[in-house]
Parts: sequence; C-alpha cells; structure tokens
Amino acid sequence: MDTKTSEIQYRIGDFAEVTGLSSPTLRYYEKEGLIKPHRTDNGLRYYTEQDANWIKFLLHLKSTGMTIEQLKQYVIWRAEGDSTIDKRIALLQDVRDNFEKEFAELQHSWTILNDKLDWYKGKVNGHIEDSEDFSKYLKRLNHHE
Amino acid sequence: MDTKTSEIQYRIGDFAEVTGLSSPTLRYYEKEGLIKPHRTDNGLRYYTEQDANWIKFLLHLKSTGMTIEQLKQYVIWRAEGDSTIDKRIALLQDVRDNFEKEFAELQHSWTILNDKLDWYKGKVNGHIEDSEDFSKYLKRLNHHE
DNA sequence: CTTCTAGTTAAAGTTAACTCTAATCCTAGC
DNA sequence: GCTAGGATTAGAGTTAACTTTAACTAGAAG
Repeated sequence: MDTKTSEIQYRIGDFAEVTGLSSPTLRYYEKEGLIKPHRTDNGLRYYTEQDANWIKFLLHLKSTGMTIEQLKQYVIWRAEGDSTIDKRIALLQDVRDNFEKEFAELQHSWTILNDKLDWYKGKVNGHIEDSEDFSKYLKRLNHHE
Repeated sequence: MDTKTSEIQYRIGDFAEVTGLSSPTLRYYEKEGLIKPHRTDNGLRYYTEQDANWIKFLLHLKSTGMTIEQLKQYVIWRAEGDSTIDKRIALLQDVRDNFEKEFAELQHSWTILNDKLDWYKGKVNGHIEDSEDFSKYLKRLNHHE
C-alpha cells in the first residue's frame, strides 16, 4: 500500500477507543453519512486526527440535543461548501436556543432534586416537622413546583 | 357516587393538560406503577392535587436522568414508608452525582457550540482567517476539544 | 499450518418510552 | 332516545439509536 504516513491513522478499533464510541457505532454513523473514513488498499477503514476532531464536535452537538437526522443534514451542508454556511449557522442557532431552554429547566430540576434531599435530611434529623410535606417546604423556600 | 368533594378531582384528560403528559402516557405510567389514581364508582380514573405534585416531582427526577425503572424502585420504597428513607436518599444522591457530571459536560458542549457559532460568524465577516480551522480556533481560545 | 484477533458485510434484534388500535362503554347536550 | 366526545381495556406498533448476529476474510504469533 502507498498511503501517506504523514498523519496518524487509526483502525476502527483504535479509533473507537479514541472517540469513546464502539466499532459498530462508528459503522452505524458511517452508514448514516455522519463520517466517511478512508480505506486502505485491502479495504480496511482508517481514520485520521481530523476525523477525531469531527467526531468530538459531533458528539458535542449530539449532547446538546441534535438528532442523527439533524447531524446528517449538517454534514450534507458542510459537504456542499461555503454557500451553505448561513443554513448551518441557522441550524446551530436553533439547536442552541432549544438547548438554552432545556438547560434552564434542567437547572430547575437540579434545584428541586437538591431541595428534596435537604427535605429528607431535615426529616431524618428532625429539623423539619412531620407536618410539613415537600410541597409546603418548596413554598417556604419559594421554589415553585 | 359518594366521593369526597373537598379536593379538586381531575379526569384523565384534564389531568393530562395539567401535567403536560398525554392520557396514554398517564395510563402507561400507571401500568408501570408510577402513579395510582383513584376511581369513581363507575370505574373512571380521577387524580387529585397531590397526584399533580407527585407527577411534577417525578418529571423533575426524570429530566435529571432517572429512568422509569429507577422511578419504579423509588415508588416502591416510598410506599414502604419511613424505613426506606435511607435507600431513597442514597438513590437520589446517586442520581444527583451523575447529573452533576453530565451537567458539567453539557456546559462544555454549550461552550463549544457557541464557539462554533462565533467561528462561523468570524469566518463570514472576515474576522477569522481562512487558514484558521475550528480546532486551531479552539486552541487559541484555550477551549480544548 | 493452525489459531487468534481484528477486520468485512447485510440484516435482524434490542431497549426505553411511549403511542396507537380496536372494540366497547359512559355521559352530556339536543 | 340519539349522537358525539371522552372514558375503558389488552395488546400491537413506533421511533431513535444503537447492538448483535452470521458468515466471512486477512494478517500475525506460535
């Protein structure tokens, strides 16, 4: 084989370790068009550092709520070049705005969860009266719901 | 029927509106043992304000990453009374600790997503050189990955 | 040469959390 | 009394995102 050796090349197993995904998941992502690994002369996939950067970014997008479908669309636009930058910006902004709302809700849930733990602890060590149920307790803290 | 009318009673459709869930989802949650609505004399479900509080709390737990299975366990312990408070506290603390980590990762993803948007905008209006790709840009900002 | 490990494929299976269907029943308004 | 809307049930179907299976090949180690 005469592949260039200037960059690191990962076979699928190693790349799985690097990215934290499994080999089947990498093949699945490929089938969905999210990543296009190179091939050695005898047909084995290999991935480069650039592929690693892309997967890491993709996983960030995924964790902010983007679905595989949306990522697919993003990849298509990316492949179409600079003429689709506006579309990509719009998509990312949408994702960001949605995430912003969910994030705020998650913070609220975090508060409630901690309130519940405090309430349990107060109950156990007697700082909170038996008569005060959790929703009364929340009202006292001014934490609605 | 001779049900007490001292508290508000919701039929399943109204309760769905109150909680933001659908009627089928409420029946599903019931089948899973997450909620036990009362019944009118002729067999219709009805829900009270207490049930609403419980569902709201349950949804908070769910959004912090608790699965239906875990919620089921929580409900079982809750029904067993004060002797299981320690178990419930341990479960909630587990959930909280896990959520704390995920929350930190989400914040990081949020940062990267915003960096990407800034990078796109810098590219579009020429503030960022064509030669600087996104991973270089992240390094410059000292935002790893 | 055999065995082990890691790769290949297409396609079927899994899991969580709903969501829908079908057949039936109850209730309120005209 | 009739009809429309919403209730009941058991059980089948859906969706997203993997995950596993089966059947195979290629290369390295002993």
